[in-house]
Formats: sequence, C-alpha cells, structure tokens
Amino acid sequence: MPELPEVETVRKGLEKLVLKATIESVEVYWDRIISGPIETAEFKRILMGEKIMEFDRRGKYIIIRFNQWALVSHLRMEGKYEVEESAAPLKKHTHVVFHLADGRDLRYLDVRKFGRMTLVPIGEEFTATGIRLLGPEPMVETFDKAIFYRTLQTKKRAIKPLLLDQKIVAGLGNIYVDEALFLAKIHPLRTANSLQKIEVSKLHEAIIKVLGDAVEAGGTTIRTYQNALGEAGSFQVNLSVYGKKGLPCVRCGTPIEKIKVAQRGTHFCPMCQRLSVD
DNA sequence: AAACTGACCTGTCGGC
DNA sequence: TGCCGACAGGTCAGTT
Repeated sequence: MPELPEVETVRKGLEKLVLKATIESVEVYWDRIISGPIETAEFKRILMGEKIMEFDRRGKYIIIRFNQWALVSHLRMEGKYEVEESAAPLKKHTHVVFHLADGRDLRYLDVRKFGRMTLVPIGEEFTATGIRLLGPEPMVETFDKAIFYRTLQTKKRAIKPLLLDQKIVAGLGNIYVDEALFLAKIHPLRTANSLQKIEVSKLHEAIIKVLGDAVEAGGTTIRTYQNALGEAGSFQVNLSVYGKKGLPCVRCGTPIEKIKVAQRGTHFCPMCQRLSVD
C-alpha cells in the first residue's frame, strides 16, 4: 500500500490511537517479519512492558520509539496496522500482535509478508537499519535542488527507476513517480543526464508538491481495504496518470499510455511527456 | 561503481 | 468453469 504519504497517514493514525500505550506481550506468527540481529524470542522479551513514547517517520519507514528501544517498521507492498479489542478474532494474514495493557491489540497484517520490523537500541535507528541509506526527505527545507541536479547529471539510467531509488530522494514509489513526472512533463524513459536544468527544477518542485499534496489528503487508496490505519480515507488525492490507462489526459485529452519501465507499470501522457523533440 | 535480474509472498484478474 | 500467466503501492542480494 504505501509510499511516503500513506506511511505518514499510518503514523498519524497510530499516534492518535496508541501513543503512550504499554505493551504487555507480543505474538509473532511469521518469523521473517522480524529482521535484524535481534531475533523473535528476544524481540518478544524486550518489548514486554515497554511504553510507546513516540511515532516518527523517515522516508517510508515508521519508527516506534520506546524508552530504550526503537522499532523500525517498513510496510513494503501491503503491510498494515490495525487496532482491535484483544477479544476480536484474528484476521487472515495477521503476523504480529502487540497485546496492550488496556485490553486492545496493535496488530500487523501483511498479505504478501514482504514487510519487516527491526528492533534496535534507541539512537541506532538511523544507522542500524536501511534508513541510513536514504536520501533527503522530499521537503523544501531538506531536498536541495542543486545537489539533485548534480546527482542526475552523473546518472545514465532512465529517470523513472532513478526516482524509485530511495538514495536519491526518500519516499517516492510507483504511483507518485508517475504523477511527479507527469506534472513536470518529463517522459519516464528520459535518461537522467539528458535533463536540462529547467526540467530538473520543475521535477524537483513536482516531487515536493505531489508528495506534499498527498500527505495533506491522507494518501491514496488504490485497492480498498477496510479498517486499516491510515485509510480513514474520506479524502483522497486526485491522481492524474496512475491507473488512468486509456483515459483522456487532464491537460490535453490525449489517452494516457501504460508501458513497462524497469519491470514496473508506468503511466504517462504521450503528448505532454515527449521522449524527444520532433 | 552502476545497473540489471531474480527472490521474497499471496491474491486477483483477464484471456482462452 | 478451470487453468495459467501477468500483475500488484517495495526492497535486497547477487551478478555482470
């Protein structure tokens, strides 16, 4: 489900529902969800009695801080959290259950089992996990346009797979890359080093706008799940190209095309986003 | 070093 | 109806 805006929405939801809650015990039903040097038995033992002090986020990672420990959680494709009464029956695909002292559970569900959570001593959450490899957060204050331009100049790859690389800028995924490239009028197959300064500038602004607007709207839901945190979903972002194959471009009316780029479904307007000037 | 390729998983959808 | 391949919002290890 999640790119940065969806993860941020989940973070807010968790904060609202279970901040300051105390974990009484933990059940793990699929071992590989728990990753890193601390394995499952130790994971369960450590978290017993811990109080949730803070929900943070970096890129697509959620960071749950306790007093001495931090739990770094990545939802990958379909991970989600739910809060339920402990008595409620477990749904299919429930892999980790945190029993809270107040009679509720915080539950982690993940159909494809791609998600991971890693427990680290507090202070090591930015260094002992994949977070250490992340590029800047996509905000005006943190995402430097000149550095972005210089980085792109050194890369020969197509721009789309490059933007999916979290080392360049953190938080974009398949939906918002397509949306940002559309907004900046750049074809997904353009090589990074072929982009003019003005184009990189537009792309930089588009990335910040697309993700910022989506955070404000509470994320996007493509497939519909019910009950999951972060999918309160009264408002949704308006997507321009993602999932719009064959529909008229909102700018020029030309049918949106879908191609495959770096193994990923890729949507664009063939009129607004030209590969070459002809 | 940069850049592809499969692997990790389960469910759904479209075509024959 | 049933089967079978393609596809799904993401990384990561292994290879050229």
